[in-house]
Amino acid sequence: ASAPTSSQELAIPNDFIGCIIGRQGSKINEIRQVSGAHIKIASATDGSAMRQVTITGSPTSISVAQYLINALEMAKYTMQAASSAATVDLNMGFSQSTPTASTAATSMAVLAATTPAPTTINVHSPSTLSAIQNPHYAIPVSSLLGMKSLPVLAVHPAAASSLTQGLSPYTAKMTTSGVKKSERQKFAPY
DNA sequence: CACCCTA
Repeated sequence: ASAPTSSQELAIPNDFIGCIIGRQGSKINEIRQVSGAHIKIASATDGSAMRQVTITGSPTSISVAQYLINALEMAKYTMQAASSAATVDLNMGFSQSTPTASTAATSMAVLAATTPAPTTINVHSPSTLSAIQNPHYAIPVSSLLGMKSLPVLAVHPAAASSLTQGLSPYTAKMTTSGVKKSERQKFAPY
């Protein structure tokens, strides 16, 4: 108990758990490594189409893990919304959640870009840790749900400018229709 | 579209 670890549990629908785990667990393992948190996904809950996910680690690790999971979840949610956009249109506020999703996905790339090694994300890299575990901002879980802009973006103005370039084609394509297949791969770079 | 990992 030398490390200030805590734990957080959240329920993920069965439809989303596949996206979060990824093929052969590639995505969840990536999340485990980049967040430094222990993530346990229980077997399918009988009766409720939910998988119990337990995240254990430092508060920061938990925040990062939850952020990544939320980003993937939101990406899938946006995709499903686009499928049934003919019925629900954008009145549910997806016009706001959509750019947030792209920001979240790109933030992962920012975290990855912070590491010197392009192949695998090294959690023990000092540069990565200083970026994630900066004591100046403790990421409250509540802000993750309301994700407006990630503090990381404020710390990396250069990265933010490159983000703007990457977001431009997104905004251009978000014309209520025509959002179907190729876009979702950009949402899930893992 | 599904992806099923690790304790």
